[in-house]
Amino acid sequence: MTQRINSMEDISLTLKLLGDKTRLTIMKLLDKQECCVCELVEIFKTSQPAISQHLRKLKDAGLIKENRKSQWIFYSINTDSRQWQLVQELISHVPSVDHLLEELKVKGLRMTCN
Amino acid sequence: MTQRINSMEDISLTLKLLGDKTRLTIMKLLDKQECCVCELVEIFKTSQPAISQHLRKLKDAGLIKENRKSQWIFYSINTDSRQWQLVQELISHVPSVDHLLEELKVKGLRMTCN
DNA sequence: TGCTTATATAAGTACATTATTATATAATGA
DNA sequence: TCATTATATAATAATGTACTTATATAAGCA
Repeated sequence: MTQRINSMEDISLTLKLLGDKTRLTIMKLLDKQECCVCELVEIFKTSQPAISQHLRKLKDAGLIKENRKSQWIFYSINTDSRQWQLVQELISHVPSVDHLLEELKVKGLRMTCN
Repeated sequence: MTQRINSMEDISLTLKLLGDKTRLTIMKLLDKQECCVCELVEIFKTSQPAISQHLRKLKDAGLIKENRKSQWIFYSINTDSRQWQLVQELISHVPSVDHLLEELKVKGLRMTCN
């Protein structure tokens, strides 16, 4: 695949956004499967507004998209983003987060948001 | 080349550092050739302490190294860094900065730091 | 409709980051 | 040795970021 060149502004914004551990982990998680807000709140053990604010930044930058399913809003990678190729390369360097999804499953909280 | 996996901390620190336009541009410049502080001050049209502080952060993270040549200190990419493969991929997405080095040359300021 | 659950937004606060100004260090050369 | 040039460091001010708490919105259900 040939290299897609974006502007310095777009690239530095993307790197700044993923330079935060929470957001980097969110992108790695979403690379595996879409997640709703309450799943992420559980995984990061932080407040719901904190997660919502991280998601908003990622969405504003076009890196993720949302999809409401009844009362839940699921977030997923926006693979149409001009930054997606770069993001994909980045997160391939990040250690696996499968254990986080596994813990969620064990607790019976995966995909369901009871 | 196989993928080198670093810790979440190391990766997010690297992305945070390169999430700044000045530092991202510095890394792209150094990927072409080593530069001394006064060349970078000229290129970025900012204060010398501002550049020194950016260089220090990059050096503290192990991304660049310094090499004194008489009164000048030249900075270059530390290709021994555990992050080098990641950094190399990142900066391959960044638009060329050749024009910046060319301008410097035209002004007679390249490599010499009169 | 009113209650509950999921999520977003707003306001405020604490902390981090980046630049500036002033000063220190280090090398060179008269 | 003294003056000059290159660079680093310290202190400070301005700005940005990420959290918290409180509140608003929106969907589902009794």
